[in-house]
Order: sequence, then C-alpha cells, then structure tokens
Amino acid sequence: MKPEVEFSDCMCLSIRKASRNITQAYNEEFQGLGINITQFSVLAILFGSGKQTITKVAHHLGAERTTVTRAIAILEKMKLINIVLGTDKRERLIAISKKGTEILDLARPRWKSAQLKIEHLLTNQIDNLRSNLGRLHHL
Amino acid sequence: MKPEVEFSDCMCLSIRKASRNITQAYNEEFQGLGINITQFSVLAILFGSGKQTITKVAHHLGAERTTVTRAIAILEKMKLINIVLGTDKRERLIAISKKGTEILDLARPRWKSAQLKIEHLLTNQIDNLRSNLGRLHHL
DNA sequence: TTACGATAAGTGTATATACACATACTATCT
DNA sequence: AGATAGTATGTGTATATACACTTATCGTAA
Repeated sequence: MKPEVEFSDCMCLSIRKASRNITQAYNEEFQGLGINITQFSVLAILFGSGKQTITKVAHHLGAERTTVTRAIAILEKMKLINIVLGTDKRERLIAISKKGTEILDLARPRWKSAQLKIEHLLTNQIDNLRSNLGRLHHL
Repeated sequence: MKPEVEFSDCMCLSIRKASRNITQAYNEEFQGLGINITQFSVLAILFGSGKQTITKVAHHLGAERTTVTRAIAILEKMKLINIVLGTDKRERLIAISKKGTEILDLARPRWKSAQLKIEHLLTNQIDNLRSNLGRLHHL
C-alpha cells in the first residue's frame, strides 16, 4: 500500500542526477588539463566580457556570489587570473591572466567536444530543453 | 573577434544552474520542516524499499556512495533513521525510524507541491525532459 | 585452513553550494 | 561634515559531490 505520491518521478532528483552526470562528462573531457568545467566557465566569462567584479561574474554565471568568491580564490592560487583593486576600493577587479588565456585556448576544443557529445545525445530535444532550463529563473 | 565557440550555450552551465534553482524551489517548500530535499529523498527510498545497505540506497538515488554515507550520518544525528549491523558484518543496514516516518508524512504534501510547481512550469515538455534526463546515464 | 580477490564501508581532501553575518567603503541626505 | 542607507566582499558553517585510499569482512580456490 504505497502512498499516492510517486516519488520516483521527482524532478529534483532527476535534474540533480543529470547535473552530476553532465558535469562529470565535461570534466572527463578536461582531464590532464588542470582545470575543471567550473574554472573554465569563469575564465571564459573573463575572456569574453573582460575585467570585472566578482558580483558581475556571479551574475554572468547565474551563480551565488560567495560560490564565485571561492572559485576565484582557487583560480588566483593557480595564477590563471589577476586581481586588482578598483577605484572603488570595495571592488576587486578580476581579469584573466596570460597563463589563464593559454589554458583557455587549450580547453576550448575540449569544451566543444563535451558540448557536442551532450548535444548529440539530446539531438532534437536540445531546443526544448534549453528553453525549459531557461525558464527556471522564474522560480 | 570572439572565438568561434559559443560558450553562452554551455549545456553544463545550463543544467547546473537549473539544478540549483530547482533544488532551492523544493527546499523552500520544505521550510520549517527540518529536512531538505536530499534528506527527503533518502527517507522516501527507505520507506518505499525498506531496510537496506548504504550502497543500495546510493544505487536507488543514482548518487555517489560516499555522498550517501555522509547524508546517512546527518540523518542518524537527526534520529530519522536506525542503523543496525547485518549478518554480513561489513554491511550497515539503514531503516527509517518512527520519527523519520512522521516527518516523511509531513513532507510528502510539500514535495508534491514543489513537484507540481515544476511540472506546471514545464507543462508539455515534461516527458521530453524526463526522457532526456534519463538518457544521461549513458555518459 | 590459508591466501587472495571481491565487496561494504569510512576517511581525507578538495571543490561546489547556500545562507547568515560581519566588514569596509560609497553615496546621499540633512 | 556627520549620520545613514546601500553596495562589494569576505568568512563561518553546514551540506553536496568526487575521487583516492584504507580497513574490515566475505567467499573461494588451492
């Protein structure tokens, strides 16, 4: 006599499992490179949108600010970014470093490869999925 | 002169962002209850499939074993589960406790509410999305 | 029975995530 | 100028996740 609720269909479990799987797929593609998909995404933002504050990076990524703060600390230790104080002394301006740019160049084809694998797996449903995922910021 | 790669479409970023958003939506629904969606999912598995080893719980959830180990430790501290050694002394058998069952009863309508909100948001695309997510274990 | 491969689980370490708080600085109002 | 609200950031704490390694136990072949 199971309760009427069908827990096996939990969307939260589904998406979290998918998120773990996809993250691992990208990270496998990055193997031996010295960065993971999280670090790649920060570097890509910095390369594409230039020097900016942590808060802006967080907005670009749609991630929690303090999460990005800790990711930035790692990237700094790895010498992949440079940090300078802004005129506004509250701000720390983050820029991709030369070494960061070099690794980003090496990483792009890896990212593209992982991306194509996922897209191939999802084929026709990509647009639906992407639009679905995009609607989630209304939550 | 941007590189040919269009990073803004990164499926990994999309799904991880969606995963965070959905997790927060479920957890908000659980507010004041004392458990989160992770703990709910473990309790629901234990209730539905009975006493079992940590490894089996992990398989049910599609999660890493050691992640479940630490989730179990939290649930034990909260007295929501009971742990006994199996005949096979390597095993620890996990069962939902009376208190765990009571909280699960309170949580089910909250879960259902969150689930309906997400499903409503995704409406027609639910089946596509679910089937897409299901295919990801091939990665 | 002993040796060895397989299995169940825990731990150490690093990163990701969320949230509450604290701190420092800026901007603005009076 | 001084008080105050707002902004940028960091930190503490707890949980989630991954992976390498270790330990204890089991099952089985020799």
